[in-house]
Amino acid sequence: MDEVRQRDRAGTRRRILDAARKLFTELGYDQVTMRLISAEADANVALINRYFGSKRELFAEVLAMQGRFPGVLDVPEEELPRRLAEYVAERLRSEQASPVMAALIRSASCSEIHGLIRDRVSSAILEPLAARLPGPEAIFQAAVATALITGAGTLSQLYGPDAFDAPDRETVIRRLTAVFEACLRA
Amino acid sequence: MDEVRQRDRAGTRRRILDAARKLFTELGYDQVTMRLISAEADANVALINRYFGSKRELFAEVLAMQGRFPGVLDVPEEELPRRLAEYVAERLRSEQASPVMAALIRSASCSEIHGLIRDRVSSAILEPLAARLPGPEAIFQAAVATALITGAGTLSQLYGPDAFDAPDRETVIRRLTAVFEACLRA
DNA sequence: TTGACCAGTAAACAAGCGTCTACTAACTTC
DNA sequence: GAAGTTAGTAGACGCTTGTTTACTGGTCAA
Repeated sequence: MDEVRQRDRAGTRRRILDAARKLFTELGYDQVTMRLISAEADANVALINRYFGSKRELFAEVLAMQGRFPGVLDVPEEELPRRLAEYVAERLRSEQASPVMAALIRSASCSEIHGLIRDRVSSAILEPLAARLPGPEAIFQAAVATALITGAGTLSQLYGPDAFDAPDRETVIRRLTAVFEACLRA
Repeated sequence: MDEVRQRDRAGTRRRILDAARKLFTELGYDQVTMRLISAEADANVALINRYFGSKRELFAEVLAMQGRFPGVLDVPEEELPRRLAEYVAERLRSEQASPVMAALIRSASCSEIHGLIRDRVSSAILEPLAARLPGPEAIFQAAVATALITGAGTLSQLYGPDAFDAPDRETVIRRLTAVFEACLRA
């Protein structure tokens, strides 16, 4: 009993970061407590502030380590609507499809990190998507698509997986593709 | 000094309810504290629990007093997409277009009221909208439209009014109408 | 006028939060 | 092997939260 713990600065830091990423993704910023993170990471609470400064800075680092809307936008232009549709369909089907956006959606109500969230949404989705669209309404079109994506996340969280007695997957994707085409069409 | 307050049970109750509705709408469930409500209502904190039981029950009563997606769905079927588009356009333009959904969107992350929110979204938007659509995919189509509506609310809250250098209002509504048509089309 | 009732009040309650300080003990360096 | 550095720990700090208790004092029927 009373095992002596190894001293491993880098490892402990990473455990904390991983635990924070997992919990923020599942629960959102203000539902996650420092003690919850420390328990999940099996590390002392004080170490979180020692290594990351504050809860807010830890959250910022979690955001920074996320890829930017991973891979979804990296397809030829004509496949973009279907690619987005597949992404949203996946988010509607499984409760926890993509950790990238989940933390953002569930944390938007907390004014403490309002700026962090906004910057992240801009740089991860809104701007790269708008950059791929021609014409002066690109930003607005990208915003509509982003609204659909985040809204799907919200509904998915609210109702759980497979809540809408969805038809087969291909029908779902076909419908969503049509909607995204309407968003992105010049 | 030390004005003696009138005894007015019904009036005080209504002041609290109005203050709660305003604050929940602006800030969301967990950003609103009992003391904030009591200050806004100019009533003692203890009276809130006396009249409503708990914060949660007060929130439930605020939800119950809201009309169900006021008037938006009460148009002929062919005007429905444009009507929804106008609604979303209004939400994107002014930060606080509709108080009905705002509280819901900003409160979805709080598990304490998860059930309340879900029931409210179902009865206020999802089900009445689905009821107006034909075919076996009505629920799913309504869900996509709902996702767009709530997502627009989230983005509006995140970026503030007029954030997307939107074209003129008519163009915005035309684009959104096309998207909703893609959602609702058989 | 008196006494029951009850709207309104102030203060405290326990629990939870993020953060910080004082300390222990394991490594490293000379 | 002694000294210094530092990872890890335990616990308290100050604050905020929703909720509750004990009390004050108007109101109104008898």
